[in-house]
Amino acid sequence: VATIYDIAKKVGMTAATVSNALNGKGNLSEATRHRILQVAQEMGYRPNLIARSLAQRRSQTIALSVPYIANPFYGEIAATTEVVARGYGVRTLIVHTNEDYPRGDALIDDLVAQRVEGIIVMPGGGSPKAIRTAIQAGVQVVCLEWEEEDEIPAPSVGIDFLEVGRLAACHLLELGHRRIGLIAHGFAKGYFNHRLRAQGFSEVLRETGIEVSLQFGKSTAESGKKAAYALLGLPEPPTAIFATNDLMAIGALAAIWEKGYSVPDEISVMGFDDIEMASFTHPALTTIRADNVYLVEQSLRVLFELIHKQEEVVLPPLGELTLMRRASTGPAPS
Amino acid sequence: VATIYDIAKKVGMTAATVSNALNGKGNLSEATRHRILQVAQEMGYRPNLIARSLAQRRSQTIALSVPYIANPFYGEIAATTEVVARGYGVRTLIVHTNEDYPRGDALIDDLVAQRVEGIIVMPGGGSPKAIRTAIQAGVQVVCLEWEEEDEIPAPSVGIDFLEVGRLAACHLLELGHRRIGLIAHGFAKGYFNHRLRAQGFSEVLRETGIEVSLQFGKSTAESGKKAAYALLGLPEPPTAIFATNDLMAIGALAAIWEKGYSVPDEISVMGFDDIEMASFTHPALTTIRADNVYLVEQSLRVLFELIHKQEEVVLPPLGELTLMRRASTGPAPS
DNA sequence: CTGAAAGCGCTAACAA
DNA sequence: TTGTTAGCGCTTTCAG
Repeated sequence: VATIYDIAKKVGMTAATVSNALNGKGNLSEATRHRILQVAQEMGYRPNLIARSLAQRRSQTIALSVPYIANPFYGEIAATTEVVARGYGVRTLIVHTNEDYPRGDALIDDLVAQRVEGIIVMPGGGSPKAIRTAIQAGVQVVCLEWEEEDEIPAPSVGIDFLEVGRLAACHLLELGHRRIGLIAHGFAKGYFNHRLRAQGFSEVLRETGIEVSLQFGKSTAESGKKAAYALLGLPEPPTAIFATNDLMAIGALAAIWEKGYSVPDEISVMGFDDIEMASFTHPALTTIRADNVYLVEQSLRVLFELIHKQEEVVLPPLGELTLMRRASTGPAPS
Repeated sequence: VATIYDIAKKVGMTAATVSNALNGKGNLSEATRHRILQVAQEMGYRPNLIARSLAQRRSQTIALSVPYIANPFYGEIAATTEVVARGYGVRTLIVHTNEDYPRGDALIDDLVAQRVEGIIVMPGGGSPKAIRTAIQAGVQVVCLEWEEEDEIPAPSVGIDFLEVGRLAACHLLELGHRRIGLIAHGFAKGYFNHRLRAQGFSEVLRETGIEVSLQFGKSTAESGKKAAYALLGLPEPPTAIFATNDLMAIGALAAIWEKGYSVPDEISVMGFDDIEMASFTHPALTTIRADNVYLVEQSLRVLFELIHKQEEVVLPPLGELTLMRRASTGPAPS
């Protein structure tokens, strides 16, 4: 835990010089620079990033806030965020509310106290109020995949969630399904976009005169399973189920197998997100994929433009959606 | 972005007093304390944690380093670490090498530069060399679930990986299997404990005169699937497969279905970790569960004892293992 | 009950 | 090519 003073003393020079040497700034003779580097090495010098951040008034750090990091959907996003941010020479703090929505406020607050330079917030990763406070405190924020009844509290990059539902509905309709179930995340704070997924889905079906049976879940496989059980217990159980995320769809698959139905011959199932696991269920899960890499890249681009006070930040177009047609959906049984 | 000076000026007092008021230290009159708090509020004061850390020489932060955060196994561990650490009043930095083992060195280095007070390192989250350097730099480290040929570079809490393999072998033996396949993570740096899982497994079987067919994977479902394909292509394909983690086991399930075999009637499959998904595969995956909450709690306890220079830190006993007997394993076909 | 002073480890002009 | 000086925002004795 040597400081630049320690090494300055040792080489008989001043701290400023050492600092310059260490950072490749100023013009020092190759000789002294070399000497300094070597001594630093010998003394096991480690820069103190805390001191540096204070002096520079830049933490070189951004944060990503999500609801729950053990959810692989967010895990995948966290991983790509970290990589892309590193490309910008910046560290990423990964934080989550642990599904405890109100805690998002404290979380965001703490991030501004830590003086992160920007925050990417996903729905459920912080309340609009907390976000507005953060922005007032001078921290840049961009909302990723948000959707709100009111205005979204910061520049936002995302997808068309209504379209997600519509795509799903059309797919099932094309396959001839008429009795259709829907599993959606309960319309709680921070999950408004699930509502839109459900809405797009229902609307398309209603136009065809189909009334969907709705059950609520909580974005986990467990809850999806429970919801599916409820659907299967109906007097006229659905021949197709759409869950507003893959985890719940996977739970639904489990319920269906347990009840002895076969997928997709008797019941079709589809989800949304295309998490890694979706390719490995039995049968492989039909789902809708958003281009998350694109979304992360764009939100980071926007965030950095904001941070560097670009005159005009242009928000990217909505991310594309792809139907990943796999084996869990098939023609409606006759 | 007001500082304590700004608010000191406003209330006509000195920064020290404001600091005390804000932190509930010293003895101020209730009146001024109240006044200060109020003004702070009005000015939208946010403490600067960077400055505080520098002054206190304590970052109040620890880190958890894992190979890949999008892997739900690590996601679950990260989530519980964060919760438990918060109980100690400390923030957790979640970092991963992104499967790029050599990067672990730079990662750990950066953490010491950030002056985290301690690091929990999981296998693949950092090299022994990097860990030793960190310790020399004064950062406490505890290794979680490690296993090495050489000495583990820091106090360690974990489980008996040989026993994992043995348990799996016994389970399959009891079910009458004799042609048995094994999918193990390639014996690369940072994955030595997979080797032990495999070894425990093979040893038990060898004692019974059974030679296992081994295929290597890379801890992903995709790689597990590929490995299983290889196993199934054997002249005498196995009637049971053990994969050294659940993700690979899930990949194996997918391969087996694709090839048209049925589980468990024709082929049994089991894994290790008991990730959330293991309960939702079809059929539900038999696996072995380590008590990760216990392990995380203990490693954090040890870490904090180290940080606070407890005279004698006692390492906890190895974590318990539980066979989670589910539907993916059954009697060997006759 | 409040203030003065020093310092945490580093950076950033500006001089010399 | 190197040194001086000031300061980042906060904490922490120790006085008053």
